[in-house]
Order: sequence, then structure tokens, then C-alpha cells
Amino acid sequence: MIERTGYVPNLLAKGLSENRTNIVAAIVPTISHSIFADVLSGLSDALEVRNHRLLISNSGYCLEREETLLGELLAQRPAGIVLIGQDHTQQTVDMLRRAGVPVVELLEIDKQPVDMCVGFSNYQAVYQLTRGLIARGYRNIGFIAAPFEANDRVRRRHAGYADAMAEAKLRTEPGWHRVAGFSYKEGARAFGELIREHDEVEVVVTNDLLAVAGILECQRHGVRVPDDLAICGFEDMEITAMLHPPLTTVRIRRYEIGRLAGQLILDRLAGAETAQDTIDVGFELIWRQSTR
Amino acid sequence: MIERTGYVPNLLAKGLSENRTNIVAAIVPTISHSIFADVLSGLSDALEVRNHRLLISNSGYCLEREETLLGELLAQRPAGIVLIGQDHTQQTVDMLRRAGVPVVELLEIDKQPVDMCVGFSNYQAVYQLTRGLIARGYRNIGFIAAPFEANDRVRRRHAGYADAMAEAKLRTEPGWHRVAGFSYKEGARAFGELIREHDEVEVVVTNDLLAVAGILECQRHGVRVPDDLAICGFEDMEITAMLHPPLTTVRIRRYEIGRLAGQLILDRLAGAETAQDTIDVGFELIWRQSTR
DNA sequence: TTGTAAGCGTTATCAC
DNA sequence: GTGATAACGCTTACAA
Repeated sequence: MIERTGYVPNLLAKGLSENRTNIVAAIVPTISHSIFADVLSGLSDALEVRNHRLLISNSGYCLEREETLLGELLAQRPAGIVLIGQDHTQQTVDMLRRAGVPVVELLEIDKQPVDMCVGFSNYQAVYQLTRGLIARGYRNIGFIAAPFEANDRVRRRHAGYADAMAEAKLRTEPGWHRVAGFSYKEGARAFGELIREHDEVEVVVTNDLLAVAGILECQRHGVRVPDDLAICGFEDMEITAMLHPPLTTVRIRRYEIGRLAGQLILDRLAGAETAQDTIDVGFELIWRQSTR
Repeated sequence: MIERTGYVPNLLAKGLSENRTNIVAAIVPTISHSIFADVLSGLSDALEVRNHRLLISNSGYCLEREETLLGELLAQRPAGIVLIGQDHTQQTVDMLRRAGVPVVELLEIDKQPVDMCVGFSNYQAVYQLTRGLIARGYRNIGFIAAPFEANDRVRRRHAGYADAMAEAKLRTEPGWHRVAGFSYKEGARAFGELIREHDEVEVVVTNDLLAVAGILECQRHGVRVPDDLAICGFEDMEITAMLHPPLTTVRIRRYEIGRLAGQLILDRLAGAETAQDTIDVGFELIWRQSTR
């Protein structure tokens, strides 16, 4: 009958009347990185179950942009808010507090969340990874990272690396640290420079995308992995297992993080008391043949 | 003042009153594939300019799901609708027609669009690619594709391949055709089977992700690319240029397609008459060393 | 049980 | 101009 008459309910009116929508707003640095795309997939699938929709904006790795976007998104009266990381402007935090809806911060859990958070400790992940490398006999350990600004996850990872190195009293040359944008080209450049200028480096800690570029760049230059240079990624992209050699990396459950975030929001909306404000989904060190 | 009092306008009320929102609804097969993530990035960026937001749902490559989702999304009174491909259920098409808002179909342009479309001819792309392969002396040309159901883009690509083969009077064995889900693992499996069972195949036409898996699988088995088996991708993912050998592929401007779609919608909302209902952004054959 | 009216926050209309 | 008022479509509370 409804489909015959072509009647379409108006959720704007419903939302206005009920003072509650079925829209969850998510702000991510970019939609185009597999890590965020996967998180959003999980989030979308979880929300779907209770007929909630996902409104997505990208901040382009800019906290001021995140703040502006949040202000505009709040006008949509979202039923919940999802952000990446735990680093936000004070204004952002204030708005989140006043919003009066569930807020979930994803992919980092080292700070007390504004409301709730789902993720893992980037610090612990790379701290453990670095300790594992040291235990395997590596001494000269380099670090190639995405830009630090507006990216607390990378900053925490670097802190984990630095602390593990300091504890083991290992030196770290400034030249062993590189910043590379999130692209294969940038990765190839950074690895190329490192290989040329610092062949004393035995292993590089970085993220999966840059690590893949690194392995390919090593192949190009005849640098043997892991004998001449070992490489560790971070994320566990599917391709890493198929490379030659397969990549040592840190597995993080991206889809699951998104899914849990959606569930937390739905539970809260259903009136459930939140058992815990922080969900640590952990990480897993995957030792493969790109390290000895 | 506004930021001091904490006033947040209510876009639900505004939308109800004006009978018009700033929300554009997009239904994609999945958010987790680079092709759709990139399209959504471009779309989001374009909409941003006029303060429009993106409501994203994934159909999971199911046209009935797309239909259901569309029905629910229309209740949000979107200012515009974006879909992938030109293959929809009759119900979907009816709803789109009655929606009374701009509709853009993306990534395929061979049919008359419901309203507007932005993309390229998948048929022409693979037709030209296959003719190029034939011109390079290849005769036994295999095809590894994603599942055909609910994916008119892949069906059109296959038609382009089949027509080029038929025109050249080249045989195509059923065993030369494989279906592989969109994952490296599936790609490795499909290529592995093809290498084992049909070593008469000289070149494989597929998509980038499967092609990457194929090149890696060939490396694993000591199959030389392109001498023993040549491989062509489709999409031009960044990594394809860095592989050994670099991958021959079809470049499609994913971000640009999304951006143009956003612009079309905004222009239409601003009252502009649409100059053309179909925008062909074209494609580009990128001949690299994975083919001779 | 069925029906009617008030209210949600904004825009638009129409007096003044 | 400025300011009151109806209207948008739905929910809910209350009256019949």
C-alpha cells in the first residue's frame, strides 16, 4: 500500500518531533586510506542493524578543520559522533561534551576519552615491536613515519619506539628518522634516501603502506630484505602477507574497531549503561620474513 | 556571540521548513575498496564547498539491498543521490525518478542515465585494451574478473574483451576465464589455478588488485612476467607503477569522477540547466612492463 | 479505540 | 523595516 501510493516518511519531521535522529556523524582524516575505510565499513555495518546512517566528513588531518566540521555536523542533530584519535582542539572537546550524545574516539586509547573510545595503544604496539626487534639482535633501528601534526597515533607510536630504544640504551641518529606522506611514492623516496645515506640502519619501523614501498624499493636497488635491511609495517594490510618477503607488521582490527564503535553508540542510545568507557581491542605482532 | 551562548542551529527544522536539506546520499557497493573510497573522497570534497554533507551506505554488491537502502535514504530528504553503475532494479529506478532530486550514476556511462552520469565506458576501456594486446601479438588472452552479479561495470568490461576477441577471431577457452573475489588471496588463487591448468594463456586481463596478486604469485612460482605470462590491471592503483615489473593497466580518474558528480549536483541545486546528462571522463591505457 | 491538538525549530508570509 | 503567525510532517498527550 505504502509502496503503491509512493508515500515516503519524512525523517526530518520525525527527528524534529522526537528530538533524535538516526544519523551518526563521523569525521575521519581521509576516506581514502584503507585504515579509515575499513573502520567506516565496520561502523556502517553495525549502525545498519538498527537502521542508523553514517554521515561522513573528512578533516584532511587538520584539527581546526575537525572543529569547524563538528560545529556544522552538530546542526544535523546526530544521534552519535565518531572521531579518529584522542587529540582535538579544546573547542572540539567542549562541543563534544555539550552535544549530549554518545561520542566515540577511535584507534587510540592512551588518554581518558571525552566519552568512550575503541582502539588499542599505539604506544604499546610499537614499544613491543621495537623490543621484539632488539630481542632479535637489531641495534640500529630507523623510523619512517607519516607527518606528526594532527596525528596523535603516529606520535604515540614514535614515543613507544623512542622509549624502547632509550631503555635499551641504543642510539638513534636524527638521520634514521624520516617523515613520508601516505603514498607509495613518498615511501620509495624515504627508503631510497635512508638506504643511500644511512646504510648502518639495520631495520626500519614504519607503516604498512610505506613498508610495501620500502620492500619494492629495496628490490629495485638490490638491497636484500631482511639481510641488508629489515622492515616492519603497521596495520596488516592484506597485501603484506603476499610480498617477497612477507612483511613483519602489527595487526590491528580496523573493521572490528568500527563495528564496536557502532555497537557502543547503539547500546547507549538504547539506554544501556556503558560498562566501560574504553575498549582495548589490542594488537598483534605478526613476525614474518621481512625481519630475521 | 553564537559560540558563547552555545547556540546550535537545527538543520532538521530548517530542512523541514525549506523542504530541502544539505545532505547528499550515496550508495556504494562497499566503502573498503580504493575505487569507491577515492570516488567518495572526490564527492565529499566537492560537496564540502557548498556545505553539503555525505550520507554513505553500502549495498554489499546487492541490487535489492540498494533498493531497500534507497527507500530508507529518501526519507532523509536528500538534496541529491549518488549511485554506482547503471544497473538497478526497476523499483530503484522508479524511486529515483519520483525523488525529484538530482541523481548521478557513477563509473559507467554506456546506458542512458536515469538523470545524470559521470564515468567512462568500461566496455570501450577493455575493448581497446584487448585490441592493444592483440596488436602486440598476444593470442591466448585470459580474463579474471570480480563476480558479475550486481556489477554492470565488470560485465561491460567482459563484453569489451569478448567482442575484441571475436572480431579478431581468437578463441577463448572457458578455462581461461576465472572469477575471483576482490582480495589478494582470491587473486593468488585464481592466478595459481590458471598457471597450473592453462599455461597456454599468454596474458591475463583483470583488475589492479587481482593483477598485483597475480604478479606476486608469478614471482612465487618462478613464472616470468611478461615473458611467461603477461598481466594487465584496471584502475591504476598507485602501487601498480612500483611493482616489478610495473603493471600495464587502465587509468581511471576516480577522485575526479566523484568530484564532478558533486559539482553536477550542486550546479543543479543552484538551478543550473544541465548542459549534458553524461560526462565521459575517459580512460587511459598505461602500457608498462607487465606486457611486452 | 479513535481522533484532535499542541509542539518540535526554522522559514516565509503577511500585516502593521 | 519589524514583528507576529502559519506552515513544514511527524509524535505524543489528551479528549472524546
